[in-house]
Amino acid sequence: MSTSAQDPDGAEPAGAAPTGVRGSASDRPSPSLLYAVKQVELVVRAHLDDVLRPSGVTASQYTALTVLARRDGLTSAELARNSFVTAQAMTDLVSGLDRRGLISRTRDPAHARRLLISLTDQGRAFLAEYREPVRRLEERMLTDLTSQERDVLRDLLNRCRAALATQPAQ
Amino acid sequence: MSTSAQDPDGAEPAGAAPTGVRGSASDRPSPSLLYAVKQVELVVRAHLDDVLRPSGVTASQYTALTVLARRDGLTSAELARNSFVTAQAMTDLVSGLDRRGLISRTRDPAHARRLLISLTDQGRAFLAEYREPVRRLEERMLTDLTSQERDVLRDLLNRCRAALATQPAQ
DNA sequence: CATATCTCAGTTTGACTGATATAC
DNA sequence: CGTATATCAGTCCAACTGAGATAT
Repeated sequence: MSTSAQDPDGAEPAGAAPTGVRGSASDRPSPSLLYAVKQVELVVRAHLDDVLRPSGVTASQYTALTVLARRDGLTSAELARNSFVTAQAMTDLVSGLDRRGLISRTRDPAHARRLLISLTDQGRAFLAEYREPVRRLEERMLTDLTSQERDVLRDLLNRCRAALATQPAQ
Repeated sequence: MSTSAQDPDGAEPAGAAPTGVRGSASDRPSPSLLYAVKQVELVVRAHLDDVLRPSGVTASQYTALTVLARRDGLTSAELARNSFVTAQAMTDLVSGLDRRGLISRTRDPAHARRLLISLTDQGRAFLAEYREPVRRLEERMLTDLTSQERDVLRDLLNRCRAALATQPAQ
């Protein structure tokens, strides 16, 4: 889909109780932070899809590539756990990247069952090509945030993720 | 999938440069904030799926219900725009909720073409049933955040969303 | 044997595009 | 007529489950 169709009458107005200034703290069910995160991710993904569409690489595949750019030589199963999808789903995703020549898989010398995934030169070229458009997208998201606020946001998100990653639901 | 399979050797350690303390600011590509948002949303959704699985309601459907709880009488098209999906996709999602009796659709008296969506008593009961488990999930995510930090996070996320919602990509 | 990885096969879900009817 | 809504139909992709081979 395109991101050009925006609802000016959004269901969650940006100005709604941003800093908890309203009266008794339980006026009515406050828009949850789970929802706020989801909304930002939704709009980011829609934009990222727009950016990546001509390439045929999905947002999930692109994300996997950026992870590999930072930590080369992961297995598909490791990538899967990190992305909260099944190993099979990640196998499919990675196969697509392999078919496009963006990654290569080589046997782990120490563990003949493991296939270590690496970016190919083509994969690195792909990331280089999209680094700037993606950086612009991030910059747009952060337009109104100061440098300090960006650091704070990163820190808070990391702490949220860490808290949820520690344990299963109950 | 279950959230119980966690990778202790995550691709993006929570402690990685949280506040930009490292040297020259361009050591190597810093983990993008787009990625940080995505990661939190991924783990939230995995947990939310676990919570909702027994009910047969998907996380997206649940989100639509919570939106309706705050703003009753939206049309499917309005919900779609707000969720960055096509009208057809939202029709499918909403049909599911209708089949389960969680929402009802009535003609807009002023626009015979529009179907206004409302929560049924059953829909409200459903939300009531899951309010507490979902609240616990959010609480777990925010365990390490002070009340002030939670407000800051909400504010920053809202500003990110607002910045991205203003314009299409180019 | 227990565990982990990878992969094949089949299925399902959820989103998409396209087309159509209708209302404003 | 142009725009918006709803919905039917078909397609496609990305995820799932299940089963099995193989390595540690």
